[in-house]
Amino acid sequence: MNFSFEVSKTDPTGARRGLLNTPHGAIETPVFMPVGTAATVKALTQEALEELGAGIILANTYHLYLRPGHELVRKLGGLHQFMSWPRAILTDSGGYQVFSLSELRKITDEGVRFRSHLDGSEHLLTPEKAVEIQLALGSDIAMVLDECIETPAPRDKAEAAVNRTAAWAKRARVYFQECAQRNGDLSQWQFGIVQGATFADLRHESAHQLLELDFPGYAVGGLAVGEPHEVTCEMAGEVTAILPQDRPRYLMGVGRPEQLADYVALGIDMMDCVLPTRAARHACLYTSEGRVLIKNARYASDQRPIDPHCACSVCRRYTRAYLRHLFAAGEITAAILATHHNVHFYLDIMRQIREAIGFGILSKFSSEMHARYAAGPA
RNA sequence: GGACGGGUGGGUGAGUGGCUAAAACCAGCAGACUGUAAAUCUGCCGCUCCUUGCGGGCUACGAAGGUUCGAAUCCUUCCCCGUCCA
Repeated sequence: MNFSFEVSKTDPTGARRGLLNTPHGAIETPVFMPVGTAATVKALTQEALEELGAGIILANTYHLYLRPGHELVRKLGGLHQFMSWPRAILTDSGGYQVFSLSELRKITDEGVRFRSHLDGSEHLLTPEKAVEIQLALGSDIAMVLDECIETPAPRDKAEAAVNRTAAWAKRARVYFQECAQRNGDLSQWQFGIVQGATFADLRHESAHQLLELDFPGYAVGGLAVGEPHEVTCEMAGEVTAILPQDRPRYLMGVGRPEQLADYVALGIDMMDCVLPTRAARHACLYTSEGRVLIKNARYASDQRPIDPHCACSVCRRYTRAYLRHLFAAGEITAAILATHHNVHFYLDIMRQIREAIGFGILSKFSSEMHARYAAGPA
């Protein structure tokens, strides 16, 4: 087996430092995974991602199924080869699109019927189909199809989503293992996803349902979709307390820079979020001193780098005034430079977090981050 | 010299008697963004006053006069700009 996960160190908070081995490289955890939905982290080349030190990125089942199509990707040698990315890839199942494209889909026990946002065509995504697509893509880690709902949500809706997610997880697990037996060794790990909205007992129930299926890793889903940060933490904590120590825990879709350490402190090993890349394209830059909304007039003649304490190639070379100009002019380079910086910033936070765990001082790091972000930019 | 067409808020440009401080877009200013339908979306965008309200006052559709209860809109003169003719 090409996969393994080892926890090497823990922090008094409960944070863990570890190593996730995949067929496409070893990844130090806790890790932040930049999001590359359509087989590209928007505005970054794979060369840039390698330079930034990204060890694993996300891609999306639903989007790649619609375009260019998973069979084409399979034919072209799989997603790694297709996009020329030698490191690890985790594919999300399309479960998030159940939430984000709620007006274009209908859920049944069988699966999710989507009307394509691209051309209006109808597609049925079942738990089995999601497995099949991700096997064709050849990602290192595949997520099961789940039902992600908004928070706050009424209890009966949350309960229904938990049960459907469990039923789908079971089908996905069975189908995945059938494929594994048929094809011999599959170089892919499959993760289950815990749901339960903001109800602690539902979160427990969901976690226990998934544990029966013996996944090599577990995700906490359906959080940071409307509830306050404290509730996100509370729910994540309820789940990590139950999950096995020896398997990676992935908190899906988080978070803000100052929140990352909080999640890690709850025993989370993996996170992903569109925030650094999307905010970058929208002229929001993250720095060690807080957010910089670079389009603001106050930066028009600011000769400083985006972040004076940042070592990224953008901060070493370009000024705030120049970045602001590029955004004002609508130049593509604005998105490229801003994304580069923000991804560097996120990955650097994770380096600092891993280091802090090593020294057993994560909570200090966490409160410093919150203080800086509360203060705002200089 | 003549014939048309036109001059509207920072820009482009709708509006041809009241619902118009004046559409829409751009620019400008500010904000949002958490497993990406997002290089997207939202708010403000004449000046001013306050008891901040679908509030009051003032100024404004080339200029000046006029008609009208009421004018960016109708009339007169003038000034500009464009196209064509001589």
